[in-house]
Amino acid sequence: MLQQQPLTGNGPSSGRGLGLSGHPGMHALNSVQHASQHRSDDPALEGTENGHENRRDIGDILQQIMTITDQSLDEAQAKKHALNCHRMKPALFSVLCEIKEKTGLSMRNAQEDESQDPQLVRLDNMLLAEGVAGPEKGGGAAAAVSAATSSGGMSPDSSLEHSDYKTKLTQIRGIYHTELEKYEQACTEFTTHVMNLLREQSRTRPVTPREIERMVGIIHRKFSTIQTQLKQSTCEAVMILRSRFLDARRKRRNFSKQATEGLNEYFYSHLSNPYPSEEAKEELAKSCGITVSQVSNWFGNKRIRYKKNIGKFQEEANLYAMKTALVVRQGNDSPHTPNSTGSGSFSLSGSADLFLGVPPVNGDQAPYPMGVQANGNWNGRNSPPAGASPHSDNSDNSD
DNA sequence: TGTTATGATTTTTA
DNA sequence: TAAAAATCATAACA
Repeated sequence: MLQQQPLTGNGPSSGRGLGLSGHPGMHALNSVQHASQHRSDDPALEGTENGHENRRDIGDILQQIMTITDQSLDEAQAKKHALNCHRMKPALFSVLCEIKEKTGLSMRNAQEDESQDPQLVRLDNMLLAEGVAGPEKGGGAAAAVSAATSSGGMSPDSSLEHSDYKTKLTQIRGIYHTELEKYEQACTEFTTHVMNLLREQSRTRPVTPREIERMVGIIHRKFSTIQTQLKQSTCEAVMILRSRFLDARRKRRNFSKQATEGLNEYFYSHLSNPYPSEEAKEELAKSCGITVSQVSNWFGNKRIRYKKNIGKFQEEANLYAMKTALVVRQGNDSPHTPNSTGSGSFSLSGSADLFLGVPPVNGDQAPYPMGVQANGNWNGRNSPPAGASPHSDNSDNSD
């Protein structure tokens, strides 16, 4: 993780690298010598008569540095103070700067990846979209609900599931934010600690602000990895919750009695051509409290099932035919609208199809399902016109 | 618990 | 591409 050794002044490895063969420290001795030669005008070096004395001084300093960690804290502090006041300290400091310069080259080569992790961005976006991250306004639940309603079939009792979903999402959100806060606090504390340590060390070794910045970056990246894991887990939890919610939505719920009545009334009153137009479907959907696609599904199912087993539906057809006939008669007798069955607000086309569904008095089965021709098509209908509205009151009335 | 009814989905057809 | 047909999954019921 760290390229540089002396992060902690009290650590066992502190300073030990200096002087080991193969280590830049090997150059240190020469460099100190070199530095001392170049700095002969330095008053601190005045009085050095020859290189032997220099070497003894340098060896002494290095020895002290290497053994500093073997001593007690007080001793170490005292020795640190002594080192700071040592006359050779500026020279050694410049050597350390030189070493740093050399090792810094490799550090510079190691390009720091400042670009944001795409995975983290993805997770952040997901959490934001699900309403876990960002301002609390039930976004996720609202999103799920809107998804549910857009794909059709949001039954009234699904509001119960909705609130359950919302509660669980709030729980996840709570846990997420608590954990995130903990991580952020820990990150801040650790960063502050390390920065203080580096500042302290900067008195005895060269620590540039950029280096501190870099260290802070490293720490943040490490904590960011942990945060990514947290975000990932949260996303998984939300996905599981969401899939459960959506699965619950997929569960088949029978339409309400009113809705089925409304659909049946339309179906049997248009038995010769039970293909509601888009407008009629919308009206039916509105009056029955279901979606247009559900209306389409219902009519698709109804047509095929009616055609397959007309006998089974005769009683039902009879019932609705009589019901609608009654409504129509009432409509003729009174100035009020005939759509007062209470089961829907869509317009009934009249009584044209009403008696198609009424079984023969003697109970004999019709040779083909009523409203359905021998070729399997509906009366007056060879093939459903694509796109265009198949429904027309005129054609119905002509039956 | 088995059967039927029914809403939804998928595949086929014209 | 809408509708037909087949199929699935589950609610409702005996």
